[in-house]
Amino acid sequence: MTNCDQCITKQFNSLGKLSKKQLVSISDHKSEATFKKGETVFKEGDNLNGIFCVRSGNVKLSKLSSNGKDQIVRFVKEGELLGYRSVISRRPTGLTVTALDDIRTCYISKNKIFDMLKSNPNFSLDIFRAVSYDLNEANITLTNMAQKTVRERLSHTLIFLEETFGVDNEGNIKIHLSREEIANVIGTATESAIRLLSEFKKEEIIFLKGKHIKILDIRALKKIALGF
Amino acid sequence: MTNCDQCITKQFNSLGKLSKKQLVSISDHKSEATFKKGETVFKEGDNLNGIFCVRSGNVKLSKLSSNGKDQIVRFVKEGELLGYRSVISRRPTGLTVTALDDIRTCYISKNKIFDMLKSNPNFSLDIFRAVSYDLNEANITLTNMAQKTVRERLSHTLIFLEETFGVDNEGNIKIHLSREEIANVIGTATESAIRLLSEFKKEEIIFLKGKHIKILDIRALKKIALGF
DNA sequence: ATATTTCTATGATATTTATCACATCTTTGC
DNA sequence: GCAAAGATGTGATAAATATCATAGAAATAT
Repeated sequence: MTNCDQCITKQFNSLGKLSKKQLVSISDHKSEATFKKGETVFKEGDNLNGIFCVRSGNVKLSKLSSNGKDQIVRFVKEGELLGYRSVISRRPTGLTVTALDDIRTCYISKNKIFDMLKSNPNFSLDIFRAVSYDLNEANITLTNMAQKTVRERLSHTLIFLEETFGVDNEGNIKIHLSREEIANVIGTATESAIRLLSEFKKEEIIFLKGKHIKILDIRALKKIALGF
Repeated sequence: MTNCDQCITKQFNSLGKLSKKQLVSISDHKSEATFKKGETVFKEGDNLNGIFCVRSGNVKLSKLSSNGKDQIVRFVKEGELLGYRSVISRRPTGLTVTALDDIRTCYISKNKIFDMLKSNPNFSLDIFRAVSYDLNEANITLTNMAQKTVRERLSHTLIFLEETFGVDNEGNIKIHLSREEIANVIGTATESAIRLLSEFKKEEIIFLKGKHIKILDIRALKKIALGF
């Protein structure tokens, strides 16, 4: 059984605000779970009894629209927490979490979280900040969705993916999404996403081979994303 | 000077979780401010030193897009708080708040808020729930923006406005937005919003006279909003 | 190894939405 | 009351995007 006190991922989330003693207490009560690529961690509408800490791998958070299409709302990577909004506000989750690769998670029960919230104001404040941060990001994304064209949103998304997940030693963005998933991030038809990616390739703004994407001309992308 | 303890609006926000003693303490330290229709309460990027409680009137929360257009992200009405996200997470606000009619507000300083957060867990939890609620709503709106057509979003918005602000004794929605503001809610060109409203009028789905809007066929609107 | 399914790509076309241009109606200030 | 400014309405057209159809490429199963 791994020990939260020694887990490096805690520095990326609110658990880092806990005392050594509190971390040990959590370690003793947590459980671990792995999910294979494509598996669902939890589903929109679920009532959660604890939060997940992503120890390795990446996940997508999505919402089903009334037209039957998934909208990918955001990504969460290694080191971040999942489900705290739902657990603390005692409401069903609004988002479905799906593994983008094989992932390892730790699961901390509701009771433990409420213990920590009561006894550690720094932890409470940090969790509050996390939700606030998410809200601000959601408002930015909402505005982009409402005001930008699909082409602008695709540019923005490619830049975001590179910044968020980094690049491998060949310069390819270190996350592999299907064309459909890319379409579900920017909110367009899969064919439109494919077509625009092909255009970017033809214009030598990106390199494209299967799911490997490499940004060749970041300045051009940034210009497009801003609407020029 | 008004007294928070006797203010009916507190039942609509987290201040309702405070004790009588705490409310009196807030009353003694708050200030009051009024804003005329169209005036700005605070602006995107401002560092806030306190939160506002809307005592009467309605406001819009908006965000400037890189194309120069405002996106209206949400509305806040009488009885709700403004700026708590920014104050508690000690970050600049992400949204601009503008009065939609002549409004009265109370202003409570940062220090008082932090005192209450420290001493009253019910208040902290309720504030957390408020941000969580906003986040969930933002995710829903984001998904609608990404997945629905302008026509669908307009239908959805009209239903939302009626549910949120109610109707007067003639059945008109009790908020008066310009066509440009309606366009800025749904994220489209002003002309497109005008055109679609005219179509709904012609189809006898709504009654339309200047800024007075009355929903005539709610079933039809709901059908359109869902994409049928 | 091959069959089957899923994913990616692209053309043709329809639909939606934005843009520009201009007319009319309303409000506001004097 | 009237002029000016701003808001609303509508047509014509262009641009963006969705949809449908189909084919080839890649992944997966047996």
